[in-house]
Amino acid sequence: MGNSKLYRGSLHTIILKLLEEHGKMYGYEITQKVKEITKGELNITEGALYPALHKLEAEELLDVEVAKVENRLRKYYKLTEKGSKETVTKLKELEEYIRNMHTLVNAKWSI
Amino acid sequence: MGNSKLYRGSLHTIILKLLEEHGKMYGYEITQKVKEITKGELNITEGALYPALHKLEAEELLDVEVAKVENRLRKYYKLTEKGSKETVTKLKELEEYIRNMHTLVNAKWSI
DNA sequence: AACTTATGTATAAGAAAATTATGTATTATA
DNA sequence: TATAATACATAATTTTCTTATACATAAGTT
Repeated sequence: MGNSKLYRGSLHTIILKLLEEHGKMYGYEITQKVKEITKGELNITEGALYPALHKLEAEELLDVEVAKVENRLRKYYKLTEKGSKETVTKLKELEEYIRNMHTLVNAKWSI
Repeated sequence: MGNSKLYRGSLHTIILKLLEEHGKMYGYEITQKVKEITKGELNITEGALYPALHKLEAEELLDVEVAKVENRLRKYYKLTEKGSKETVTKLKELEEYIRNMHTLVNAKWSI
């Protein structure tokens, strides 16, 4: 993934949240959206992304729908109902993580 | 490490920052301090902690000093000069990570 | 007296989640 | 016509954990 090791463990959260917000997306679109939002600071690699999407699908958190656009294959993913619930859980975990880290490092900054 | 997968990658940051703040600490003390600060939400396991301390020492970010207290062995760690600089870097990376994640998940909460 | 919990360090086996490298294929651009 | 961008995928390797095991002393409990 990105520059720092910190992103390890947060890819599933990122994918789920982006799908919650955008309804349905395909893999490549997700990488571009993340790059755009983070102004190039976070680049999701395919070697991380595709296995993650397949795993989320296997866990029935995502539904997939194959489409052919301009003679190219696209796999659109969207949240299942189970996936929507998991998104809420993952976001709470992220919030808890950030609060704890903020306390641990006794940070002066806020967001 | 902890409950959520998000803590992956942040152990070195935690150790360095705690040492910056407390001058010198030994391994067991670090685990207890983290447990205390996070109210039990994050428990650093020995299997993660000791290899991490050894690695930071090998990278010359930490100095070690062995002491015998009440007939028990303790290894006190403290930051080297290089370690102090790395702490600053790691904290900046953490801040960037948190800002990016906050934007990515379009969070309403703040810290 | 014997056992458990707490204190203190350490390593080995295994799992999870990434990076890096490679592969296939089409379309757009220099 | 070569390269970049689009779009998917997997294999080998590395990093970083968890879980299990190991040793040892001190304090508290039954």
